Amino acid sequence: MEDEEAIANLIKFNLQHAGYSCEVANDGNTGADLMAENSYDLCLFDIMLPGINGYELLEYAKSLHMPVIFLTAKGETLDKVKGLKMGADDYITKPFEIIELLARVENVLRRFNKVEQDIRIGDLEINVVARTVKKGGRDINLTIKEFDLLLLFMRNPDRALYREMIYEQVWDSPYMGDSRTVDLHVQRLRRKAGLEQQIESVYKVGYRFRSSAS
Amino acid sequence: MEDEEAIANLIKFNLQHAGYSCEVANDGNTGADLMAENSYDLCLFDIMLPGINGYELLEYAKSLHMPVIFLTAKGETLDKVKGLKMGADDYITKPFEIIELLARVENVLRRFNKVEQDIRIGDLEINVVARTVKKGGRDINLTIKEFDLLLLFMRNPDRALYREMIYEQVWDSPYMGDSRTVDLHVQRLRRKAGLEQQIESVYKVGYRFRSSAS
DNA sequence: CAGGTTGATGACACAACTTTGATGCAAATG
DNA sequence: CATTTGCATCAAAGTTGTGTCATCAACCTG
Repeated sequence: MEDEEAIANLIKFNLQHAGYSCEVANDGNTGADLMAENSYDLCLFDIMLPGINGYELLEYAKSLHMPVIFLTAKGETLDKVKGLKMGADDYITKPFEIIELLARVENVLRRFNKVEQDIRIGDLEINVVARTVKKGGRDINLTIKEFDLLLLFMRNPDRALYREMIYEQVWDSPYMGDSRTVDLHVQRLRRKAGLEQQIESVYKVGYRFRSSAS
Repeated sequence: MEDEEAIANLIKFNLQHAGYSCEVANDGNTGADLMAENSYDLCLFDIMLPGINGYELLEYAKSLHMPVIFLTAKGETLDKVKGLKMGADDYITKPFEIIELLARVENVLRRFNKVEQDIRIGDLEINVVARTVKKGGRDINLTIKEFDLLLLFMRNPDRALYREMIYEQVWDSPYMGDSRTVDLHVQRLRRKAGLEQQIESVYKVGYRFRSSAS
């Protein structure tokens, strides 16, 4: 949640590329609504915000037990002190480098045990930061799309995932009706990773990743 | 050790997040006690201090061979001169930016050889202070950029590093879309250091340094 | 309930496109 | 002046989505 929309989108872009999923609110009220409806692993606030101000949001987030990083303009020492006193878990001074943002995000997530470096399901292991996949110890080389797709499946095992949802998550753009794209990639993923059994198709819905043999 | 408690905590917070461990004393006596009981890599003093004043603390710290950075209000030139004459290793003028503080802390620590010196991964060894690289005992001569790049890789083994991030970190300026610069340097590094296997390219993402053979 | 109909998914080849590797060269650096 | 650095260019390799046809699942109908 950011006053400058462009910066917010830049942040979103980078967080997504680092493997996080992420939503943006452009004012405090929307932000509060999102927090009420979702359970986030981490919130990023700009202190200077239209509508509800950053401090109030911070308090709200803390009441929901969500870790918070806030953004502050250069030099505003008082803001930093106030924010930290109110329970923020870190802050970032604008302008910042992407790498710093990612490092701090990761740091806070680690402190709160919300890091998923690896996910393992059966003999399948996916490493989010290294972007590697192993099956039974053997490396499997996936393309970006295949990797993102597998990550989505492994984060949502034993759930029927709608094509629409898959497309929007992996391609990060709205699903335009018919397209064989998702199917094709599922197919390639199945073959490359030997998941013909584990990734089941759900007729007229999409696909389901089974965590154990059926 | 700081007169303003809030600022002291801010400093503590930032030092801890930069990976240092750190304790705060809110007056000179407590400070002296802490020094007597512990062996610190570095002390930060405010010159204006309740109880024992900053100069006395400085003298004490020097007698214990601890490096010292002191904090001084803006414009107090005499303080600075006096502090430096008494053996302080650096000073910072309030108000200051955290990043400046961190830079100076790191600088002083480096001068006193209290920073990470080597990183070894497999038969590859990089010495941060000497800026030398050895592979299997043999010296390898790298240019500045190549060295910084390798350092980045060795500090982040088994991680997919995005081009953007690499560029920002090594060139210390924002990444402007397409540019083959990173690729070119990776290429040269691979060749010079024989890292064709260890530095993998991650298509559409960047590069990954593997700590062990796959 | 058999058999046909319809729409959805699997398989695969292909072509457009993007990304990376390699190399020579010119500009910057010191 | 020697070295380092980055750009331009081309070649090579990897990727992605479309199109086509085969196959399959559900549903309808008699």
